[in-house]
Amino acid sequence: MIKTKDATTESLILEAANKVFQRKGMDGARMQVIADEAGINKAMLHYYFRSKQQLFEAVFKKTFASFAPQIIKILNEDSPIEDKIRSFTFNHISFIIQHPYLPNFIFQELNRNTEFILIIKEEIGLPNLDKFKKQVQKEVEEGVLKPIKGEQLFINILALNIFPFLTGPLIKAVVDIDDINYNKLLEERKTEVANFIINSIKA
Amino acid sequence: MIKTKDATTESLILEAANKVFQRKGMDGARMQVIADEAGINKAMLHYYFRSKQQLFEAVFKKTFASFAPQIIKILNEDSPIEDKIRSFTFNHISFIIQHPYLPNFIFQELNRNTEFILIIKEEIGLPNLDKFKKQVQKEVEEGVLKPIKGEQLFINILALNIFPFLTGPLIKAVVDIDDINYNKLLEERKTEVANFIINSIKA
DNA sequence: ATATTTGTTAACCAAAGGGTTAAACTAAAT
DNA sequence: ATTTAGTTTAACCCTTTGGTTAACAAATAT
Repeated sequence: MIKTKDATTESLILEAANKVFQRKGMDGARMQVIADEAGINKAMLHYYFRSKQQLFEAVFKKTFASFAPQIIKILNEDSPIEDKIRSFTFNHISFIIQHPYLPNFIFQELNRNTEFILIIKEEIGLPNLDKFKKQVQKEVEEGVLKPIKGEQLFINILALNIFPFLTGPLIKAVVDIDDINYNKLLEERKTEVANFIINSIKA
Repeated sequence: MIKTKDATTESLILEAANKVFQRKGMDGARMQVIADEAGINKAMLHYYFRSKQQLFEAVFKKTFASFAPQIIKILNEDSPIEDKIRSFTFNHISFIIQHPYLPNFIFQELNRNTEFILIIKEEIGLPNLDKFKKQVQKEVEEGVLKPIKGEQLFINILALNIFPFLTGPLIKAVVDIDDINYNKLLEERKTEVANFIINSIKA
């Protein structure tokens, strides 16, 4: 990592908090640890963000905002489903490879605090599936795709992209490979997943 | 010590702890809450399980042991891959529908404490992929299946089965459906997922 | 230059939470 | 009836932890 000389205290805190929250979760994170990680006094956390809860929400929203547009993008492009899936899975998996803790962080906390999704919904906005669903339906009717519901296809795409990152330790243990080979497996998935999906749905 | 003598208190604790740990995770769970849930004194938790850590491990191991055999089964049957996938996805998804908090619990804690998987490995045992991989390779060579690696197929199967349960709140919000319709969607997946996979890999 | 606002620190506080203890209760064994 | 071993409870302990305060420094305005 490159140190930004003009790093403000606030951004130092956000970076540190992000690091700690992603690894430990809301409950496991300690304010002192975040302060240490940022190299500042613990009171500063409360000076900039009144409470742990508010600091957490700031981090979470920022994190989610970096994640959601990737998903929204696929839904609003005008290319055929097949192209959409290829570019989406490639970009999505590439992105997650660079932020491996992100999916776990997001899902863990969404599960912990279900009202949180409502805040996200109004403050950041969630992807809208309508266009994607219509497009799938149209291509099914045209005979380009085998029958499948847009919702199910969407879930399948996300599942295949994200799942291996949520379960790294377990998969590594079961498949019995080291980090290097696991990363190779993930690299492969950038194209493998698209092939898998398209094989399945192409008429 | 005879187990059957007074299983009530111990099993009350385990049940209560299971409930609380699954919803709150290790860090979020409170011993007092577990005690209240079990309707007993907090000191009893320490009397039966010395510490929170040990109580947690007892619960986790028990939970994992109820989960792993489902996965191990698929790998050691002798039926063709296609049959195996159909019966596995159906049973697996049916099982998870009845234990919806289970996947989140397991993955959350495996991610929190990576050494834990080693304990599991030696005390309960993990599924072995070798047989499954060989079978996939054989069917690919015979031209029954399109080329795919056993590891990737295995990951895909688990991903499609488990993912919707890990991300319920988010998916519900994005797809914009209520619980009843989400459950219908999950029901559909008992057969949909197998079709999706088999469409993809069948030569 | 001086006042005022903003940023930072060390020391402190109260509550929470995991864990302990000693006494009391129960039921079986002697 | 008394002992004994196992079980249960209320009260307590002590460390951790989120949060506060008051004094101090640095920057900004007057």
